[in-house]
Amino acid sequence: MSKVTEKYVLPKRKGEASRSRLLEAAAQLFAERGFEQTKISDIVKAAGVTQPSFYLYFENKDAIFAELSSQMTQRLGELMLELGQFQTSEDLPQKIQDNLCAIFTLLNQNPSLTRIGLEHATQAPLLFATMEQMMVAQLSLIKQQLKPDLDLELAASAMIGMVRHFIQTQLIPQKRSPAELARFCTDFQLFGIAKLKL
Amino acid sequence: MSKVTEKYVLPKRKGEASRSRLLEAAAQLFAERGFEQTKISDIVKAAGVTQPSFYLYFENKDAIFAELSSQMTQRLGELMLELGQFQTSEDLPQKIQDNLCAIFTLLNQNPSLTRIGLEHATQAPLLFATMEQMMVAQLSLIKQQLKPDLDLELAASAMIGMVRHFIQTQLIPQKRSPAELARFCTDFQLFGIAKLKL
Amino acid sequence: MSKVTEKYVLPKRKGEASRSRLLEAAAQLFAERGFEQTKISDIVKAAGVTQPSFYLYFENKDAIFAELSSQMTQRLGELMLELGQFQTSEDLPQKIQDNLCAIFTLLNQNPSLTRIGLEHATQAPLLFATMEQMMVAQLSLIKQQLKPDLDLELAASAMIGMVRHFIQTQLIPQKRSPAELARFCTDFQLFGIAKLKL
Amino acid sequence: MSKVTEKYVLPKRKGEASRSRLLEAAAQLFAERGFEQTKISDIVKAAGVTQPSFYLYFENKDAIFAELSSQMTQRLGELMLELGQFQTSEDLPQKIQDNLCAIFTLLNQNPSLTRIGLEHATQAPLLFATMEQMMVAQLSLIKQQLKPDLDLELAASAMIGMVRHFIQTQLIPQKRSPAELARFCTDFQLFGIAKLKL
DNA sequence: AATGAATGAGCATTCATTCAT
DNA sequence: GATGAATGAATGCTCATTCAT
Repeated sequence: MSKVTEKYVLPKRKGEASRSRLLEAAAQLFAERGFEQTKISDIVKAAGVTQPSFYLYFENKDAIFAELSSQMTQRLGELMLELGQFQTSEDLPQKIQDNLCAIFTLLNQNPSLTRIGLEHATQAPLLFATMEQMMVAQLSLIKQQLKPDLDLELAASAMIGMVRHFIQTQLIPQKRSPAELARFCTDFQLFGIAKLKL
Repeated sequence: MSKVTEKYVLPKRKGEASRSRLLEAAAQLFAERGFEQTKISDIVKAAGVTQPSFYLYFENKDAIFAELSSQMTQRLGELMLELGQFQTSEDLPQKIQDNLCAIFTLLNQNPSLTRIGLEHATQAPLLFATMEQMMVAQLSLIKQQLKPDLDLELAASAMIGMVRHFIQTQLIPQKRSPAELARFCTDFQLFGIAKLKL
Repeated sequence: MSKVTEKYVLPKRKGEASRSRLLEAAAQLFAERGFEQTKISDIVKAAGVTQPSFYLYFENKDAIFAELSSQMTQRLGELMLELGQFQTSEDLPQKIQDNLCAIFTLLNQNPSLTRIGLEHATQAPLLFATMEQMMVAQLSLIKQQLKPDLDLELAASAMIGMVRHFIQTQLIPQKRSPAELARFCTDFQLFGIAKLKL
Repeated sequence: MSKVTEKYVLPKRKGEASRSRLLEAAAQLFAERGFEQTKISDIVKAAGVTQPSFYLYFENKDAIFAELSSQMTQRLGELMLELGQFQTSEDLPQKIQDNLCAIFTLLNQNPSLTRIGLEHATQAPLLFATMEQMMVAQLSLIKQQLKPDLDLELAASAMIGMVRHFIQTQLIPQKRSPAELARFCTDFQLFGIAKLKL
């Protein structure tokens, strides 16, 4: 029945479109309300499809949540690998700031996904733990530029905590820009808030 | 029949005991699993009472959760008032460290309550926001001892984030003691991690 | 331990007082809300006794309701026997009116009991049926003073229906007095509302 | 594929059928036992569907009861409007009789609905009150054909009470036909039961 | 005579998930 | 690819009733 003159159909099949709409709707709802409070019926309503259609694309509620959770986590993981490692020779503060800025920028791109991954996902604590370990490794590399008696583990943990809190209270509510946050973080971490070092 | 020497029994009636057991059981379960995942049937099973008994002591599931949430929040609020305000004349670092130590110590007393209040309670974000405002006020008082261009809001936020993360990842898992954490926090916040300020 | 000087106790034992208070409270609540909507906890609260005390005086919820239901039904039955039967010789309209007035007066004495017996009691339909049968018997006695083709059963039913509705909508809300209602009923039943019989 | 000659199938989808069965089952059960005594589990059992299916069609127990209550009330209200008003010129007794017959006939069509609306619905008293007011208005129009000292309010109340009682004790148990009841009512109301007016 | 405490049995409602079409 | 209809399995909560004191 389709004639040649008919506009050659969307590259994304109709099914793909439905799947995307479901993901989008779910992302927003999960971010706003969390996993338990989000009902499948809400998701499909927001996506404009019927309930059984949901199961055409996702095995169950867990599956779609897992897919969303991992989206962000994965990108973040990739980014962290890209960022490479500190080198003694480099301009340390600038490097740290650049890295943080890249991370904040990434997370800023999809706030819903960020909230899901960092606030609601069960593996969030694991993610932070992993990041802390990476951070410890990084700090070890530049140990001689740090205070001699510094507890690296606590330092890493403190930095992650700070960043995490900034994401939730500054970045997601769009109060501050990635660059601004990155700059502040770097300075705070390296030199603290006191006027003079006595 | 009762002899003078007999230790006068606990005035706690049997009902009070049941209520306490319910609170304890609920605290642990809410802390471990969160609100939705904790079923009343679990709570009463853990407390060793029947389901209708629950409703003898609490209006509903929300009520017992609210009671637990506020227990910690309230104590924390009271403590913060007690701690008073920074004074220019004092030994600043010591004062900060003492305050933090008091807070960590309090939260360390009942980990379940702490988790509920800080991780699961809906008002947790509000609590942190309030703490940030108090912190901004404190910092203003000692502004001349801080870096001239310091963004007080971000500084407060960073400090709260750090403390919050320490509570979850160091204090509750009993990895570090309140004193240790307080000392580290103080030093980190005031002077950062870099060896020298160039 | 009780001394002679002690005031010799209330003629009604304390227990009797509690029982009465329970009956009173129950009467009012049953009348207002009906059987199902009235909780034992409401009754005891209104009566100022504890829940187990209720079971000291009544076997269960059904029992107290039955007692209240029968109170009114019984008195009504006794009255109807007293009123005796129509006699041809008497002044018929006056006799009917007197009887009705006696009934309305009795029911007017305890509105709660009346409502329970007539609106909420399960046997209410039976009560009305019995009254209808008695009424048919009465009417038979004065058959020659009635229209020749009158359907006695329907006539009795109509009269009971009228009386019943008056009790609910006029007597209990205290809109009209027993005497007024009795007079109207009599006239209406005997002669209808039309100006002339053509 | 469908041929023109094929009778175009009932537009009633399967869901509509379930909904109807639920309504029917509920109507009967509510009529027999009243609201409280009727459990959703009874309704669905009688309708041959599962419990969650109930909530596919009705928000809750109240909703289905309200729907049933209003069905009858609404039809009755419409009928009463249709019946129009008494006119002096008409054959009054006949007109009254016709109107009553129409009402009895309507109510006779669905006894369950009638019982629900008149016996169990909370608004039943209101319904009767409304009908009484309408009746007072009607009687006012033909005042000159009535006894001069007639209390219109009581007369209307008496008539409604009679009709109401007939519905419950004669019509619903199918003891008398609508026509029979209408005829009796008319005669009774207009002229009473006495042989002669003295 | 009275009560603090407790409970068995039940009920309305919800939600993720599936089947037949 | 899509859907109208249906459901198994819970879950929070209520209420009449009883036990031990």
